[in-house]
Amino acid sequence: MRLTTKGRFAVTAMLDLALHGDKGPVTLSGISERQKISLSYLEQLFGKLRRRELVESVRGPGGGYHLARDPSLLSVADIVRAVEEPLDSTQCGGRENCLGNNERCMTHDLWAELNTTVYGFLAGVALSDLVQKQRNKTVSLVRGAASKPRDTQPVSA
Amino acid sequence: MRLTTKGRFAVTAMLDLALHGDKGPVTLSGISERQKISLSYLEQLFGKLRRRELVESVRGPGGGYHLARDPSLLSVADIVRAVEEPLDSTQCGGRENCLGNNERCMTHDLWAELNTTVYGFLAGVALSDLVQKQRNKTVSLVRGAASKPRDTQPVSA
DNA sequence: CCCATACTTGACTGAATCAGTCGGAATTGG
DNA sequence: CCAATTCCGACTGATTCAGTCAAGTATGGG
Repeated sequence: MRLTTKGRFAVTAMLDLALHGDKGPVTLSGISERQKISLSYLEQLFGKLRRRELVESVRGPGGGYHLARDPSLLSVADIVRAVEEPLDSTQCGGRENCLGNNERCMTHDLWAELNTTVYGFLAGVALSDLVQKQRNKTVSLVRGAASKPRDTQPVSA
Repeated sequence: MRLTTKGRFAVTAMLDLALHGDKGPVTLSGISERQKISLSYLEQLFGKLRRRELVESVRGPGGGYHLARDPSLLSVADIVRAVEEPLDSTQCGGRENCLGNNERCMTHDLWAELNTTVYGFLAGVALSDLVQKQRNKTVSLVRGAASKPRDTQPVSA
């Protein structure tokens, strides 16, 4: 799973959508202003989000986007996967026999495990968690250096 | 921390180095043949690995590269960080005040936590672990996933 | 001293992705 | 109809990836 600012933008936008979605559809221009993300770029991202059925659109005046499911059923991993390019293993795309022999490129298992680790973390954070955290941000969330992973769901890749 | 095949190549090459380094320096052309990585590309990667002092070079005939430290003190995270571009947070590079206000872009903590998660996993796997796994490749996977981060370098990602 | 071996360095390339733009559609409430 | 809004595709400049090429420099062996 690749990780760039693209996915970050998408999550930020989805969070904005969740925060402001209680009064009908949310326009992209609204998100654009609040989150300082280019409107045209948002259009691109929401095209993907819509095709992956994470959001639904309402056209015409008064239209906009709203979440397709309850935010507790939308994980950050879902969002990132929807917009980000996959980045697989170059050679040996999942199968063994990466080199000429039967070697399966030695580090195969390592990357596979890392992938499930990252995915597990992101899948364990629901959009509703972010909403919650955002709504009561009276206190600084910054705790000590080693932040304690939030207990949302059992990490099961 | 970005993750592409570049880091994968680097780890594979370092593993090859660790596996064949018991009989003097290992040549890049040897690694190139065994691991099917372009020689010129390896030259690039080892330039970085050398500047970050993960490997040492011996010039001239019979020369090549060898590890700069014991493989138990070289984590996968070290290797990946040495060759991969950093990929920071676009706007708000660590500091608050990402948007015009005091908002610090809402998802800030999320990405910070993810980063330490990924880093923790990779820092917990030493090159010697991969060597071990490769030598008797019947043996099982990594022990408790990223439980005990191995202390190679202070975590300052 | 020569020379082949090997590292070292820097410039260069094509492809892909990122981040963003632009123009124009289609849809629909007022 | 009109304005707001989503939709769609093509386009762009910058950056990175993966790899190439062409020079170096160092050095062990003969």
